[in-house]
Amino acid sequence: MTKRSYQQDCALAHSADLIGERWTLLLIRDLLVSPRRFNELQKSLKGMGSNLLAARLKELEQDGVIEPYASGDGSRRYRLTVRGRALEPAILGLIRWGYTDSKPDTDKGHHCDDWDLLALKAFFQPGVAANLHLSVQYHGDTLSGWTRIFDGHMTIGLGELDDADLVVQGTVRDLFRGANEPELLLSHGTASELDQYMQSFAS
Amino acid sequence: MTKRSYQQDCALAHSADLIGERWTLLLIRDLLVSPRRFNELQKSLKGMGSNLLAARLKELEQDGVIEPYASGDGSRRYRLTVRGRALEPAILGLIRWGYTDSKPDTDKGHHCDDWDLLALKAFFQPGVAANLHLSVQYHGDTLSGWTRIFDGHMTIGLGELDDADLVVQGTVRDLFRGANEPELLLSHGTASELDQYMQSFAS
DNA sequence: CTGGATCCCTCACGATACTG
DNA sequence: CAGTATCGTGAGGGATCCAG
Repeated sequence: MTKRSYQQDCALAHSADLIGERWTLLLIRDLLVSPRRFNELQKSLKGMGSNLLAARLKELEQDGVIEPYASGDGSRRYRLTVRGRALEPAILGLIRWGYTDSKPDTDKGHHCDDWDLLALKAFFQPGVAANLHLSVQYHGDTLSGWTRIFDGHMTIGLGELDDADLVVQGTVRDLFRGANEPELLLSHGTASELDQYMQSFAS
Repeated sequence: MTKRSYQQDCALAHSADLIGERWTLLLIRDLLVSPRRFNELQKSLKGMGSNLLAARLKELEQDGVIEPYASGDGSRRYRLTVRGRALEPAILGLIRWGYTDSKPDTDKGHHCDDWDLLALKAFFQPGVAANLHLSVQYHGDTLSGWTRIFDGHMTIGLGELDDADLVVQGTVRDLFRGANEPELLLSHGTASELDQYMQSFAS
C-alpha cells in the first residue's frame, strides 16, 4: 500500500503530505523537546493506537524526518533528523497561534509539563534577551527540564543541568501562573536574574 | 455530533484541533491569497468531496477562522477573519519547510499559479527589501495576480493592479524558471527594477 | 518490560448524484 | 452557483497478542 497524497504541486501540500496526518505534528512536538522511546511517546499521545504510532514512526523515518538510534542504555529511541529539526520554526508559529485562545488550565485535557518548555521557546524574544546568558532548571513533581538562553538563542531539554543559574522548584506553568511572586519558587539564583528571565518572553 | 479533539492541554494540540484535519490547511492557503467562492475552492482542492468542503467551511466559521460574506456581485464568498489571517506566518513557515525538497515541476501534481504568489511571499526577505517600493503584475494564461513590496512588507493578490511598476507576461514560476533571462518576460518596467525585485527573495 | 504486530469495529473521508 | 444526500471504502481507535 502506498501513502495517500494531495497530489498538488505546492510546497504546503508537500509539507502536509509528510507531516499533515493525524497525530504526526504532536509526535514531532514531543521529539522537539527530547528524543523519546516508543513507550514515552505512547504515554504522551494518549488515544493513539500503538499500531498507528509504529506506522507514523516508520513513515517519518522513510521521509527523513526522524531516525531511530540506540541510546546509551541500549534502548531504542527516536530523534529528529536535521530536516526534522528544521520544522521547529513552523511548529513554534502554530504554538503561538494556538495559544492565543487555548487558555491553559481551562482545557482540562491531558497535559505533560515538558510541552510547556516548547511553548516557552515559542514566546521567547531574542531581541530582548540579546545579551542574556542564563540557564534555568525546573524541578517538577514527575519530571525535570531546563532552558538555556545564550547568544540570543534558547535551547531546551529534559533532565538535570549541572550549571544552572536559577533553580525553580516547580514547572514552567507553576512559575508563570504565580508571576506576581515568582521568587517563592526559586531555590537557587537571584530575583534580579529571574526578572530578566521572565522579561524575555512575549505577553 | 461533536468534533473530535486531541483533548490535550497544549497550544499545538489546540491548533491541530482547529486546523489540523485533512484539507483544512490547503483551504486556508487558498484564502490567504484571496477570498474565494465555494466553486473556486472546489476547483483548487481537487479530490475533496463537496460535502467535506461544506463541512470544513462551517467548522472554520464556527471557530472564527473564516467568515462568509456577500461580495460586490452578490455572490457568496469566504474570507479569513483577523484570527485566520494570523495563521499566515505559521503557514509560510510550513511552505519554506516543504519547499526544500518538493522540487517544483518534478511533482507533476495538480497546480494553480496563484499558489506561487504565496510561496514567493514565504521567501521574501524584508531585510533586503527594507527600502524597496515595487509593485509587480503577473499576467498568466488563465489568471492574473500581483505582488506589492512596501515598507518592508509584501502583500499579494489576484486581479489587476493599476499602478504596477513591472508587468510580467507570465506566471511567477515562468519568471523564476527563466531567471537567467527574466527580462524577456517584462512588458513594462526596467531591468534594474526587476533585478532588485528578484534579489529580495531567499535562495 | 519494551517495541511493536494483528485483528476488528467504527467513523471520517471520497465520489457521485441530486436539489434550491 | 452553492451546497445537501447517499453510500462504499479505508484510515483511525482500542484491545490483545507476540518477540527480544
